[in-house]
Formats: sequence, structure tokens, C-alpha cells
Amino acid sequence: MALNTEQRVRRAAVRLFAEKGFHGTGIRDLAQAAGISSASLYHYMGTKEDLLVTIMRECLDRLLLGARRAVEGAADPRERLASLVALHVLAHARQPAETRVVDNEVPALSAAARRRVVALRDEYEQLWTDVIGEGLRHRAFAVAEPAVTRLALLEMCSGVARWYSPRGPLDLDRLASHYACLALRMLGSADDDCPAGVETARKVVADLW
Amino acid sequence: MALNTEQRVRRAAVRLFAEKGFHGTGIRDLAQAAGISSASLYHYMGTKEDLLVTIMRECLDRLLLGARRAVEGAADPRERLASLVALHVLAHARQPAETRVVDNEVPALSAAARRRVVALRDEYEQLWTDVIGEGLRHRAFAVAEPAVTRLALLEMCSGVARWYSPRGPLDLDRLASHYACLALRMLGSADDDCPAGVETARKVVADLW
Amino acid sequence: MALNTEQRVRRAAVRLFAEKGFHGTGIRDLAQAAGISSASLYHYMGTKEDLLVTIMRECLDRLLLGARRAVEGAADPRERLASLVALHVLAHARQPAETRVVDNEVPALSAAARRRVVALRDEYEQLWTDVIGEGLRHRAFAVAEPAVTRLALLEMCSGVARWYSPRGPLDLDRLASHYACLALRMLGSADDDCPAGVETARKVVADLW
Amino acid sequence: MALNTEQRVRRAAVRLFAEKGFHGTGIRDLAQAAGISSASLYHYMGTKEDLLVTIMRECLDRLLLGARRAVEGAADPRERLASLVALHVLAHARQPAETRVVDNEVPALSAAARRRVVALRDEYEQLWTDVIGEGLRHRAFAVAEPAVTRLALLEMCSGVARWYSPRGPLDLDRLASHYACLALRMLGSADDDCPAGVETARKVVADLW
DNA sequence: TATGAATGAGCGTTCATTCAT
DNA sequence: GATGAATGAACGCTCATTCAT
Repeated sequence: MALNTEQRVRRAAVRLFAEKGFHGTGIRDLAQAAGISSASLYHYMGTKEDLLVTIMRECLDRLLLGARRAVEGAADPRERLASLVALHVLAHARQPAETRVVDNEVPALSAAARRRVVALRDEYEQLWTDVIGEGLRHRAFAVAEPAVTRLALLEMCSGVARWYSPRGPLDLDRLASHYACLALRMLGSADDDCPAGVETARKVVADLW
Repeated sequence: MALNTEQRVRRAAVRLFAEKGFHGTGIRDLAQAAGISSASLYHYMGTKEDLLVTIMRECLDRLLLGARRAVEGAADPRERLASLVALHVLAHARQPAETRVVDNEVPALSAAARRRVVALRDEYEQLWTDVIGEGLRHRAFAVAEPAVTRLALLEMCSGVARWYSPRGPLDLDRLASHYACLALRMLGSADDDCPAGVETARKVVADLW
Repeated sequence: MALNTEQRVRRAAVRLFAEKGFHGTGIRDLAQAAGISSASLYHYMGTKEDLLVTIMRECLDRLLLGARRAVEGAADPRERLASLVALHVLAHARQPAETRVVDNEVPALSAAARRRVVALRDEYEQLWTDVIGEGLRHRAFAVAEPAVTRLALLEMCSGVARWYSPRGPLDLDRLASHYACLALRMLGSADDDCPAGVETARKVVADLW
Repeated sequence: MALNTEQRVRRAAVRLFAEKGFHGTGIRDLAQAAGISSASLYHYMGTKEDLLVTIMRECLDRLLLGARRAVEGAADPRERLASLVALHVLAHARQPAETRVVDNEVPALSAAARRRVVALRDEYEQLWTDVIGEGLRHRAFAVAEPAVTRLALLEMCSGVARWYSPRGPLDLDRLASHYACLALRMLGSADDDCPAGVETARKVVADLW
């Protein structure tokens, strides 16, 4: 299917912002990658920062929506956590460029835009906090320092975007299962090869991405 | 103790490159932060990229040296892994700016400089690969996908630099112990609150940083 | 009565060129003020400069025509001078925007267009020169430096466009009479409250504007 | 005497702003006229608008100072008015570029800068208002519509900057005297060839310009 | 050692204009 | 008649770097 110009601009921006950073990407780089002149770019975007904000918000909105579905579709804390982890990993493995932009370019935002993006991110992380807390209360999890552990989990999972390649030996399903397994181990929960909950995430991802 | 000018430049660069990125930091920002004129900067550095390279290599050199000592000073794979993890976490918590520069600004390097930095990084990661492989062979560890697991471990530990604050509730020792504990769990190894090997890392860090 | 699109463009241009200058007015400003797209502008004008030239020539043509009638309709030099002054003042007070564009934007014209506009202006000023000369020969006027005095008169009268407001306390008739009176005083001629000749200009203006 | 670079920039800006207008003058035009690169311009000015503001304020400050001295140094309303007129005319004839910039480019200023410039201009015009009012009270002047007459006087005198050339047949002294004469006639005051007060203005100008 | 002065190249953005639909 | 789409050129301004003093 052919992409329209606006989509080509978006794709080019995502790729270049991820590869070279927001400040390392010039407007003329964007134009060349999108196959139009730099003046024409401005038919499809506001400022360069507006483009960044749009990319970030769209990515975070989808991630947040997916995570809500991943939690709702799972029965208990173990399953929910596995679902959250699998969703996060799948999203980052499928859209590594988008998620790296979200993770790395927040300091490039102006104060106002940064506040909104950080608020979305906080909302997303709250889902993790809730699930971990719930699991601890139900004795499904046993771990010290739940706040730190949540950060460790998130960083571990986000890291996927920094190295995963679809051309590598591991397919997405096994990747997601493995990470869910690692996460449950970190939380002191018995594990198996493919924890329940991963399947839930798979369906959400198939629907949203 | 008073810093000399060269050190002030280095500190300013580390802080600004970490906060705003290499491309987001101007030579005038650096000069102002160092308290000298932008022309004077060039008495204390080569090009702006040279400064970045210097910062990265110094940081990686010390990390690599520390990791070697951390491994050598530990008796078995479990202890070695815990020591590696603790060292990495302590280094990232103590020097979050330096390590974020190393982690984030590699794409800002020219090809030649990038090769050298990546080689150092590969050398460092090889230590982790070796320790994990050794543990698996000795049945100390039980985990699928050792390569992926190594990446998960590294990303988890490096993430510390992105959020740790010395003003937070957790002191460095407990942070290191907790991460070592999480790591051993991920590798399917029985754990305790403060795994052996963490102490080794502590000594190395006290010596090198 | 409703204006057609071409008239709306003209009005918008006159207003904006007067307010912000030719170079300070963008094609998008014009389009917005006229209520059409910037591409559509080009159905109603040639280039932006063509539009400026059209505005200037139309304004000068009408002024020149009016001045000829004002001179022809008056009996002697005193009356003629008063008529010229009143006509000029009335034209500038009624169409301050147009006349400010003519006065201020000549340097924005290309050489060729400038020549034509300046030629019109010279033709107009020649009428003043003739009347003043005639008055001096007939001893109706008594003033040194007739050329300088002509310039002083013209600048004084043109200045009306820079400050006159129909919402001010002075109506157009009294304004014209007062300026005619001032002008006759400058020329050393006895004066009264409403010099003969002003009425002539009034009729011409009513006819042409 | 050789001009330093800052002065060359100032002169170039005054000339170009006067000739082509603020918006019609590019930063590269300024640089070329000043004999430096466009980047170097920014060692000697803030923004392009700052440069405009500096030029305007300096010109108005000097005019205001001169006008105060011109009024103080004269004995009675007739003399004061003649002195004001002569000063204004001499200033505009000596610095036609500066004064045309002040007169024409006010709309190019941002709101804040415009307010300050207009305030200075108002302060200056108040001196004229006072002198005219004083003359009327003392029956030295006899004219209707004093406010309009003040504007007519000012426009007439400012117009000098639009046409005067030092290469023309009229020298500055005779120019100033003639304008003072015209002004007194407008105000209904007996006149002579070189009204008292002009000499005062001459001295002030020699001192300040 | 320190820095004002200088600059070619490039920044993000807007310009006036054209043209296919 | 009207306009989205498009663009080469130029805008005001900042970049990293050099060098004479």
C-alpha cells in the first residue's frame, strides 16, 4: 500500500529522530527522507517540535490504551503483570523507533509539551504500580523495594527497543514470553515457559498495532 | 577542593551532554557553564566531538577496569554475576550523567570514534556473556535465551542512571544488593538479601571512583 | 453595497500596505484580509508589485485629474492655489491609506515602475509650480524661495494623511479651508477664513471620489 | 577619521533603513554595506529590531534635548517658535536618513518598543504645543485651530528630510530662516527675513550634531 | 592563558509564486 | 473561479571553530 505524504513525513521523522536524535536531525534531512522539499514539509506539520510532540503523544496514547486493555483482559495479578510486560515488550519490539524517540527526546521538548508527555508517561507507569501493589497484597509477589523493582522492570523492558531486530533469531512471541518469565522471577513468583497473560497481550497488540 | 579549568570544562560538558544531549548543547552553553569564554574552551579540548569521545572513553575505561576486578575478585559464577551487577549499578548511580552520555550519545559520534567506543562496550559486555555462560555450564544458572537475558540484565542495570537520585530513600548499598538479588532471580538462581559478590564490587568502586 | 472579490483584494492591499508597508505585508496577510486563499489572489492581480503599481497609479491619476479640474475651475492665482491646497487636503483626508502608500512605498517599486510613478508625481507638482509662479508674476504672492516653498506646502498638505481621522473634532470642510488659509499666509497673501477656491475643490472632490 | 565597525554598522543601517525601509532591508544587505559578514553583525547589535530601536531612540533623544535647549535659549514665543522650527529643520536636513527612519518605521516596531518611541515623540511635540499656546495667550500668534496648525507645522518641517540635499542651491542657514519665516506667517505673526531665534537653534545644532 | 572579533555553513522557518485539479 | 500542494530562494539568526592580540 502506498503511503501518503503526511505519513511519509511521519515515518521519516520517527526514523531520523530515533537514529540521530531530535537536535541531530535537520529540517532538510527530514525533507530529503520524506522525498519533498523543506518548504513543503510545512504543509504537513507545524514546527519541528510539533512533529515531535505528535509522534510522542500518539505513541504514548496507544501504549496507554493497550496497557489498559492488557490489564482488564487478565484475571489475577500474575497474569496482569505478565500481560503488561508482554505488551510493553511487543510494542517496543514492533516500534523500536517510536519508543526510542519517546524515551530519549523528552529533554528536547519545551516545558509545556514536556509536562503533557510526562503526565501520560506517569499515567502509564501507574498501571504497573497498581498491578505490583495488588500482587504483593495477594502474596502473589514477594519482592523488596517495589518502587525500585517497578523501575527495574520498566527499564529492562524498554531496553528491548534499543537492541531488538526482527531479523534476529528470536521471534516476537518467544521474546514476549521470555520477558514475562523474567519479570515474574524478579517478583518472586513461580514461573513457567509461557506465563498466562502473554496471550492476552498478543491479542491487544494484534488489534492496536 | 577547587577544580582547575580543565576539570570544570569536563564537568560542565558531562552535565550538559547528559541533560540536553550532544547536539542540544552549544559551545556557548559549555563555555558559560565552565565560566570561561567560548574561545578559551579550545585551550582545554580539541573539537566538541573530541570532548565527547574523551568523556566516553574515560567512563568506559573505568567501567571496564572495574568490571575486570569485580570478576577477578569473586569466587564462583553466582558471586561474579552479583559483583558485576553491583559494580554496574553503583557506577551508574554514582555517575549518572557520564553513563547517560555513554548510553545515549553514541550516534553523535563519527564513524571512527564510534567504532572505538563500541569496541570498548563490546569488550565490557563480553565479561557478562562469559560469566553467564560459565554459570549455565556449572548449573548455577537456569535460564532460557542467555543472550537475550544478558541484554535484559544490562538494560535493567543501566536504567539506574536514568532515575536514581542520591536524595531518594534508597542508599547505594541497598540499591546494589537489591539489583544483584533481582539479577540472580532472573537467572534462576536461589537468592538472598545481599548476595555474595556485592561486597567485592563495593571495594572496587571505593577504589576506582 | 457588496464588494466583489477584486475590490476586496484592492481594499485589503491598500489598508495593509499603508499600515505595515509593502515589504511588511505578506501575500498570506493579503489573502486572509481579502477572505480568500493566497493562490486565489493571483486570479485578481499580477504580482504583488503589480498590485502596488495599480494602487499607486489609480490614486495619482485621480489626484492629477482632480488637480487639473481644480485649477481650471478657479479664476486667479490665489483662488487656484487655494483650490489646489483644498483638493490635496481633501483627497488625503478621505483616502489616507491610498495616499500614504503613494508617499511611502515608492522605494519598493522596481526601477521601471518607479519612473512612471515619479513622472506622474512630477506632472502633478508642476501644476503647483505653475500656480505659484503665476501668482508671483502677478504680485498676488510674495515669498522667497518659491521652489522650497512649494515643497513645504506639499509636505504640509500631504501630512494630513498621516494624522487626520474622520472621528476627530474637525470636519473636512473646515480642514480644507484652514489649510488653504495657512497656504495663502505662507505665500504672503492676505487671507480670510474660507478663501475663494475651496468651494471649487469641494465640487471636484464630490465628483471624483 | 576612521569609523570603527560598530559605527559602520550603524551608518549602514541608517542609510538602508531610510532607503529601502526596515522590512526591505535584509541582514545580508546590512552586512555587505558594513563590510562584514552577516554573522559578524551580531557582535555589534542584538536583533535587527534592536538596531532599529537604538537608531530611533538616539535620534529622538538628541532632537528632544536640542528642542529643550532651543526653547530655553529664546526669549519670547515668537523667538521660541522660530528656534524650534529652525532646530527641527536643521536636524532633518543634516540627518535626513535618521529622521526618515524615525518617521517611517514606527509601524515596524514591536508593541513595547513602539510605545517607548511614541512616548518620546509625544514629549517632543508637547514642546511645540506649549510654545504655540503661549504665543496665542500673549497675542503674539493669531491662528485658528492651533492643534491642527501644530501638525501642519510639524509635517511641513519634517518633510525637509524627504527632499533636502546639501548639494542643492540652498544652504542650511537660509533654509532654516526661510522655514522660520513660513512658520511665523502661518501663525499670523509679522515676519522678517531671518527671525530672531534662528540663531539660537544654530548654536544648539552646532553643539549637538 | 585568555578572549574579542571574525566567519562559512547551516539552522528552522517563511517568502512570493506556480500549477494540476 | 478556487485552492491544496509544491518549491527555490531568502529570511533572521546561531553554529562550531579560528586567530591575532
